[in-house]
Parts: sequence; structure tokens; C-alpha cells
Amino acid sequence: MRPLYHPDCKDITLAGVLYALGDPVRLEIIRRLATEGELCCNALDCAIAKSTMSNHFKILREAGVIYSRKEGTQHINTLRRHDLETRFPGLLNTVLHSAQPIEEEKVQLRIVD
Amino acid sequence: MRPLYHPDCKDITLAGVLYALGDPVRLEIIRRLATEGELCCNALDCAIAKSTMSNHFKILREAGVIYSRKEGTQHINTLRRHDLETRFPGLLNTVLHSAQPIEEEKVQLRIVD
DNA sequence: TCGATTGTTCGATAAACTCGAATAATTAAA
DNA sequence: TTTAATTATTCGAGTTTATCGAACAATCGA
Repeated sequence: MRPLYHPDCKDITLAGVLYALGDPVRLEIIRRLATEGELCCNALDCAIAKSTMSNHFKILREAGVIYSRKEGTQHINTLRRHDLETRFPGLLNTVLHSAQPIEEEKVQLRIVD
Repeated sequence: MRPLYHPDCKDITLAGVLYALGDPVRLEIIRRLATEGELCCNALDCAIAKSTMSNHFKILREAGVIYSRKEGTQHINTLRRHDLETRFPGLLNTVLHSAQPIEEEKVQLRIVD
């Protein structure tokens, strides 16, 4: 089993983080992580292939936004709040406090309420 | 001459803005816009094809980050500060105040000092 | 051991990015 | 008023990235 790559704090780039956050599905993931603390990869009930969802978590992880650890069959993901705050003060909270997805975005996400 | 599309304030999405900002070249553009007020499309002295640069400005414009108006042969670009602040309070300033590009990013940008 | 659960990897298709060349629109010069 | 220069977009080709379903791998529980 290959260990999961996580960038060092100093290697986290602003463009990389913004790119990782610049997707409706990944934004929803980090909102859920912010409110619920941890999530495994199948926590979102939306009609997206699990291979695609796996890729979304990989992009967030490799950008330095989340930390993933393996527990049994699951991957537990958490926000790298402290590292992000150190590197880009205020950024994560500003994004999290920005407008919730409007209905149209939810439709694109195909979120099942 | 086709008029340039600019989204209404209400149609600016968080994911769209973050995606637009999630690129080193486009980040540099908005930093320069923030300090210099206005720019035309060839204002960055970096080794990027002008058609690519044109596309970067288009992405920023269609995401609602910048406003472009035509003056003679030039396109003058400005930040949509007020609209962004209305829609996502604090976001633009937080991004602008985040860490400056480190040397490695400058190399990727191929900025000519 | 067998099956269920959780994720990743692989191959194919579709979309987006980058580049250079060609084109369009405007201005300035001859 | 042609002609040339400036600024930027559009086009076509090649490369990269995203998405999907199917197959595979790892772990846990019965």
C-alpha cells in the first residue's frame, strides 16, 4: 500500500489551494469537513462516480487542503486548518463563510437531500 | 464586434471565482490590477503566448472577477471589487493579502524582472 | 473462507489548456 | 486614402486533465 502524499506546509501554494477549492463538489466537501470534522470519501450523497470522487479527494489532499489517513477500509479526511491558516491567514474561513451554494449549483451537484 | 460577456453580480459563483484565481498567471494579473488599477492584456512581461494570455483574461472576465472595456485597440481591465465584495465579503482582499509567489512560482511564471 | 465495504487504478472518451499562425479592429503615418 | 503598426481574438493542432464504468486491491466481519 502506497503511502498517501501530503505536501509540507511550506510547499502549499495559493494557486494550488484556490484551484482545489474552485470546484462545486470540492467546495461542498470542505464545507462538510468544516461542520462535521471528519469525513470518509463516500460521505456525499451525490450522483458522481466513486472514481471521480476519489480524484476530488486526491486533488484536495495534494493541494494541502485536507489530510487523509487510513483506518481499516476507510480513508478519514480532515481539514488542514492550522497549516492553511499559517500559510494563508483567513483564507479558509473566508471561503467557508462565503455564500452557500444556490439552488442551481445544487442541481449541478445533484445533491440528494 | 461582439460585446464582451460579463456575468451579473448575482450570477458570480464562488467556485467560478476560486477556479479563475487558481492559476499562477491569473493570480499575478489580479495582484497587478489591485496595485495598478487598470491593465491591458499585454501588461505582463512573461513568456506566455498572447493567445493564452487572452484566454486568461477571458476566464477572469467570465467568472466575474474583472471588467473589460474596449478603448481603441486596447482592452482595459479592472477588478470588480465592489461586486466581489458584495457577493463574497473579504474574499478578494484575503487572496490579495496572502503570501506573495515564492521563487519557484516565479520561475513557473517565467516573470522577467 | 466468503462476502461486503471502501477506495484506487486502468482504459476510453470528452473537455480544457497552450501554442503559433491567421484574422479582425483600430489608430497613426505616409 | 492607402499603408503600416498596435492590440487582441479566433482557429487548428497537440497536450493535458476530468469523468465514467469496470476491474482490482485491501480490510473487516460473519
